[in-house]
Amino acid sequence: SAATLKEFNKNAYLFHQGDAADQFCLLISGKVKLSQITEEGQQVILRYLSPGEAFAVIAVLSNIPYPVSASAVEQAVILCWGKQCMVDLMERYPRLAINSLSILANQIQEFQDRFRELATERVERRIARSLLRLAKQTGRKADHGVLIDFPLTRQDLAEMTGTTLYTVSRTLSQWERDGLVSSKREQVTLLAPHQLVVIAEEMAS
Amino acid sequence: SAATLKEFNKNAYLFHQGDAADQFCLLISGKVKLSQITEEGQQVILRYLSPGEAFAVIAVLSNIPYPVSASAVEQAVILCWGKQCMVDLMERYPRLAINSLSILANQIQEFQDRFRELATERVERRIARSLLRLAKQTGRKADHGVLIDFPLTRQDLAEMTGTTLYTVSRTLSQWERDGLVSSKREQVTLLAPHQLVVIAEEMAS
DNA sequence: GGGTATCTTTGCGCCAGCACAAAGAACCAA
DNA sequence: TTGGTTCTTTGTGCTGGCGCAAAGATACCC
Repeated sequence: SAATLKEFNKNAYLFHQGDAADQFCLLISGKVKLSQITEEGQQVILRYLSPGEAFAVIAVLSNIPYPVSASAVEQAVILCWGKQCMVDLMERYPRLAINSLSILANQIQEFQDRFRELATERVERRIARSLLRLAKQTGRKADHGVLIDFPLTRQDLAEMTGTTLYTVSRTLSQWERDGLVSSKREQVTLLAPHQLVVIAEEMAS
Repeated sequence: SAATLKEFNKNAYLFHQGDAADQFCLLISGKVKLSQITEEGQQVILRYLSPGEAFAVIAVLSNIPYPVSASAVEQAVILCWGKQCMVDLMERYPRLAINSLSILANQIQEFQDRFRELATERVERRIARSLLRLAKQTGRKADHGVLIDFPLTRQDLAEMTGTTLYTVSRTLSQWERDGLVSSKREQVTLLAPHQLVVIAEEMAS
């Protein structure tokens, strides 16, 4: 309707943390990464978005700047609505607001879970969980396993799980030796997902 | 309107993680703690609620059980609406849904921030931040400082910051020696909040 | 094709914070 | 007051995972 279509190249930023929030966005195709940067320059990856997911709902409603940065992990197309336009639509069609509520509710829950994981679990488990989550969101059947289908560095995984790229690298190397995963540069394939589930869930912390 | 009033004693549970979510709640007086428990039995404190805050918005809209437990930290009074009732109200008064959206949006932001902190910062900083956050939410002017005005154990602080009660105890002891805080059993007073801010924000990690 | 930038692996030393233990302090109930 | 419970402090030893460094691997660009 009153939306505009935009396209972004790989690695381009859709917006930066701190920018004025005036657009509400829906990802049409491609893949987008939401991240936050600390004052010290450390990056943390909050989530990856797949086509069909809305984002920046957050900032549009409260009158605050975008609290996160969004960048295209691969060529991406998004649909944008102006801020006021969205509010008008919601007043007209309450169902829209209610649905958005349940989306946000799910996101909160996801963050609560990840917060708990980060607070209580060992690195290895967190990495396993992250891989499984990614595979579920964007996994593609490949020969002998599930391929995580976008460029994903060790550094990225570290920033998702609150550890260092060294530790991620070591862990993946070990898992590769054990036949649980197969990994190339910026790419991971899960060969034995159920084994990873065991690591992610086993009682022994 | 169609709401019911309930009262809970100190330490009583309003609901448990996993219970069917059929009530939407507003805290009238007292203090409520939201927590999650891992399969291993470790508890994590997600947040403390002050009077005026709504909760359980989350579960009512998505058809899932409560993802957290809520317990009264001190004598508490809450107001509850049935699930369907709330949805009806929102359809009638979209503004209600939109406002709820912005509340949830803020909560997401808070979780994102805490997630980033937990992922990137040292224990000492996280404890300082938590104390400051609590003081801001529920601080009361006391002689020579700001008193955090509800029973708060070292264990509680540990569960908020993702560390152990031992580390919290040592840290507070040190701060007490330095004159930054004054603490008794289940009680903390910030004597020099600005000093804590320095710890919470200083560049040197 | 060759040079450069980026990503990955691995060795090594080290320390922040954990785990356990044990004693002390504050509160409560009868 | 006494005994029990819960909360707090502090000592000690240990280790998971960090931080650096340096070499190898892969992709990209002119």
